[in-house]
Amino acid sequence: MPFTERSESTRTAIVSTARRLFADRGYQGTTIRAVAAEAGIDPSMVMRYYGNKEGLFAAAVDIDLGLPSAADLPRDRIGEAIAGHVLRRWEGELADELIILLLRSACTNETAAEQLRQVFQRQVLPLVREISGDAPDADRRAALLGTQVIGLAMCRYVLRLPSMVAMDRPTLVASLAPVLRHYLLGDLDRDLDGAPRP
Amino acid sequence: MPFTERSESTRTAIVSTARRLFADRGYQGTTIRAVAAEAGIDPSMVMRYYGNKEGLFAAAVDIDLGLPSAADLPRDRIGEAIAGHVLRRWEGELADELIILLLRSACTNETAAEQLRQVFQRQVLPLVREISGDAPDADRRAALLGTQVIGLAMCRYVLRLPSMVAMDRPTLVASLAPVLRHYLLGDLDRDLDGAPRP
DNA sequence: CCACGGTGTCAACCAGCGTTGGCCTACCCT
DNA sequence: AGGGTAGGCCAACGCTGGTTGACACCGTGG
Repeated sequence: MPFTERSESTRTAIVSTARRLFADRGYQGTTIRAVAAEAGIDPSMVMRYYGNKEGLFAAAVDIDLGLPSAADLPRDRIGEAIAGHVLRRWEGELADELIILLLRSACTNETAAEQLRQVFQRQVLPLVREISGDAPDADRRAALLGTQVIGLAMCRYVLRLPSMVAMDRPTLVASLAPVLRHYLLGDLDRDLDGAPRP
Repeated sequence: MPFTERSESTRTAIVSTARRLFADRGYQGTTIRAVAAEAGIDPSMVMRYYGNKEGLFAAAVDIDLGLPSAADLPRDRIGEAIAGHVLRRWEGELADELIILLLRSACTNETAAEQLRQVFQRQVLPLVREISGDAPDADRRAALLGTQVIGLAMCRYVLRLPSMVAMDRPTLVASLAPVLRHYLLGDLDRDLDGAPRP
């Protein structure tokens, strides 16, 4: 292997191992020593390349949800589209354990929590604004959508509630789609099953 | 202070401090030394009374959601009732930071995750079964309800998404009630805003 | 060929952690 | 009154983790 490329290869070995361990064990549960050991290199290399543990974490967690733009979403099946995208991103073809890692870590690590807030602010909120046609309650809609999606991730991937793990993907998409659609486009002051509020 | 009561008072001092710190910093982020220091006693007392850190955690996290029975819930406003109960339990009159603590800790601590699964299994699932009249899809309904409620807790109390923190309680109840009602009693294969699925 | 810069290793430091055992002290019981 | 017991504190151990610095290695460029 050429000399100049060796650095790059160990860099990626470190960061990809770090992603896995952070995802498995959270921020505090992951040790630099463990990352180095599993990557087959010395702990001091981690320090050299990433400065400190926070630096490694920041390098490992660089999230792009890869959300489509509003124009590419079928308006009449928007719930299915969002739910499908989300699940593809977590357990399907585009699977990226980074997002779950970030969620896990954000529970006990303020840096991670802030990073997650940024992801929401910069990627989710704009999309919801676009979808809802810059409705004045777009913030509220985005927040509600966030609760449902994050709750799904928590129950299925982090807590692994048996009832949640047992559901297959299509059923999940079908179950969540109406709610997501409701949060995005529905009448928030009306019942979801057709009956108007008293 | 009488001799025999002194023990009890430091016991409760320890465990209540532990609750707060665990809630703030998670399992690994909380140190016995810190608990002892904030409680104004010696770390070794914690060991004497609770054996070890796991024991302290178990003592600190003993959750009773205090869910009402199905008979006491108004069927036509079941969503509002559940949402209201949940929020009262977290930030209202019955506020109990233990639940949030457990949720936070469960992200990185398998013991806590298991405990949370038990809470779901033993307290949430039976109620949902009762409400849904032992419907065959009660598990699915309970799981979906779980995602929404846990997602709410995560976004509002753990991640503190600004859009979520900003909403007042009545608005929150009104926004969530239709979805909760839908998961409990609605037609899961039908859109929430009145339009039947194609 | 040989110095130089970047790659990698080794050993150690230092702080913080959970945990332990010994000790003092204050109370209760006889 | 006095001995036993339980509450409480102190100092220390062993360990692990992040971090550091010195040193060996290897290509490349002069």
